[in-house]
Amino acid sequence: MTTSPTKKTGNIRAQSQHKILMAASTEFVLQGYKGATVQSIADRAELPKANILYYFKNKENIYHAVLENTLEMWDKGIGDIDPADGPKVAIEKFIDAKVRLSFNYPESSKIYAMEIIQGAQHLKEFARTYLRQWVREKAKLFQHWIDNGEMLDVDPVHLIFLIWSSTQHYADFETQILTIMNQADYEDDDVETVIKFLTDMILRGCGLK
Amino acid sequence: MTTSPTKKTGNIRAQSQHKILMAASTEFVLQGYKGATVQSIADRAELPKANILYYFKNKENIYHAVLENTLEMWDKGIGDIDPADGPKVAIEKFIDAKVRLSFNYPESSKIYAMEIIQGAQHLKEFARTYLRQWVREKAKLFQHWIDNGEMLDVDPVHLIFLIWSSTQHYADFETQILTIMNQADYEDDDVETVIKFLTDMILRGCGLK
DNA sequence: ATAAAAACTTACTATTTGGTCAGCAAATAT
DNA sequence: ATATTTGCTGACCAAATAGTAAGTTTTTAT
Repeated sequence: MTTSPTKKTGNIRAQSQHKILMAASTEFVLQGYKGATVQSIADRAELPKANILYYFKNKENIYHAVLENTLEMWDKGIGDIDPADGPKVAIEKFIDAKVRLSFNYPESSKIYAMEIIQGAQHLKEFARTYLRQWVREKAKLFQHWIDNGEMLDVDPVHLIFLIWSSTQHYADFETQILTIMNQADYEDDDVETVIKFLTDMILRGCGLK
Repeated sequence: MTTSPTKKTGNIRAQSQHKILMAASTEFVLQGYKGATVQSIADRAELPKANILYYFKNKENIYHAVLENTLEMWDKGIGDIDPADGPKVAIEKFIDAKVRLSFNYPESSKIYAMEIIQGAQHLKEFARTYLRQWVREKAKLFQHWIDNGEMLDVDPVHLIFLIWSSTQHYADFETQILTIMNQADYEDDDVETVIKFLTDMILRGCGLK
């Protein structure tokens, strides 16, 4: 009972911070930034309020940390589009990754969505630099394929918006979708159904089917 | 200088209430429900705070009124799908209406989106009854067309989700889209471009082009 | 002109909330 | 063993906020 297989120090810190960020994410989604109170985060994390403020100087810092998690998720989950794949496989992979991200981390998607809806106060910089760059790069790739006659002449930027919106919808509007479909939760099949539906529709839309 | 062409009574009331609801919509979008204070709504409406609470008993009532406006908009703007139109024209009209709604009343779309993201506390009933009914009805219509061989066999419910998500995206993610496209505001052309893009893509996706 | 109703305002209050602080407890290093 | 760092906590406070109460002014009806 001496040695534990986990790391030695900074462990409590890491665990507590993780617990807090999980609780905070949920609270921010359910109540919004202002509506989520430090106390409510503490209650959900099952820690005293003062303990929350011991690990994070203030509420805004918690929110920043949550946002960073979200962006990291986005970045990792989306992967990169491989030019060698060609348009069909590239779009297939892109949709697949995005749908799975939405179903696996709906809270991240929701927090991101709320932030953008409210004017992207904390993400202006991210959008202006990273995101704009990303879109331009990928759009150029699609444009090459279009010029090569490998796919129909559709606006690449709007194509990216279409894929983003249609995939994220299943995370952000989860509640509405489940209500309409009269389900309590998503099932494993749903992910595959959505991937197939969106892939088929969009590939045909691009003249790739 | 005696008679004014406007209605006689209840005019001040109507005007003030309208001013308040406009201001409140903006505040709710920018700050969320909890973040929007009665004072901030008052400031934006250029009325004293107590005047706001004279017309609306409390903050929640303001929010309810804003939500009702939003739902009314949705209902009117979307119109109805005419079975006589056939799938092609029906989808064209549907997309057209939805995109114009998004560009003309982005705030309504945003408030609706935030409400759903946060769990649809105030819209559960609306979704369970009206919306579910609406989707089933329209889905049945599409299914008829599919069974008749008038369009490809795509899941009608997911098709509706696709149209909703892709069109609303231009309202809800306005900030992000404008940043990426490096524009300050949408222009008239943008609406037409989006309508054409989405109509083309989705019609092709349904085998209607 | 006058009465009644609607519109508006000022001052106040109870509660909530983010954040601090001073001290205690446990873990870790020497 | 002892010192030091890290983790933890209860009590407290100033500011913000939703809502009220009690009045005044303006508009409308008669």
